[in-house]
Amino acid sequence: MDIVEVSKVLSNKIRVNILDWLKDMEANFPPQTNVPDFNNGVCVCHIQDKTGLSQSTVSHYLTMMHKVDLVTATRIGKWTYYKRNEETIGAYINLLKYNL
Amino acid sequence: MDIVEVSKVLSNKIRVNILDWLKDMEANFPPQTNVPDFNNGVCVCHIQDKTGLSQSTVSHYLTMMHKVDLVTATRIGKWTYYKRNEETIGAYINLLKYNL
DNA sequence: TTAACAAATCGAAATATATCGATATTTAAT
DNA sequence: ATTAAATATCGATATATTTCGATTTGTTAA
Repeated sequence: MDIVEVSKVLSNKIRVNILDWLKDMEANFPPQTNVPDFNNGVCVCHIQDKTGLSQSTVSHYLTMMHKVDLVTATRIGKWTYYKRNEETIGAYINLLKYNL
Repeated sequence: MDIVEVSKVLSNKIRVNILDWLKDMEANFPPQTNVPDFNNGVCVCHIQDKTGLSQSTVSHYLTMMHKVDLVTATRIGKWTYYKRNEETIGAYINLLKYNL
């Protein structure tokens, strides 16, 4: 894990917001329709709705968040569900604690 | 303090390096000549030497690090000494812990 | 097997960051 | 006062990021 690469992801308000919204998916997103629960996360379209950005931009954001492993991605049918990867998030904070 | 603004500062390898070098100033910089010790930090010229970047770039980097308070700046005579602001650094890590 | 939908990728334009050399400012020494 | 040194600021160019619409890819349903 690299402080610079993760910081790049975190240096954008919307991406930080997405991480924040994903902390409480039930509260921040409409109920799931194609899967029974939020266990795999939230689909791109719901995240897109909340950001107000274009589909391609949000997909790009989520891809870069996934590349540094801050979120996991699960494809189910036509949908891709994203959720926080608490392990990486915690590891990053720990990295800062000892290396920043 | 703002996650996005601090992350912008941290999304550059040299700036992260500077913070790291300042963790052990005695080990990473030549001995002081115009002040008795490292209590106020390291002067811009020594940091510049270590980065290999231009004076203006390093000054700019240090200014932006100072703007988000990751470092303190102390002018003594012709020199400006920079050092880590552990309070802000700790506060930032704490902020991430509870808000990321 | 086609049509339709969700998501990812591509290509382009706008904006921001990185980086330099030149200039300005501040302070100290002559 | 003048000069010189250290740092800060300015202006410009190169590179990177943001963001979009269009296209492509993967998947399901008709």
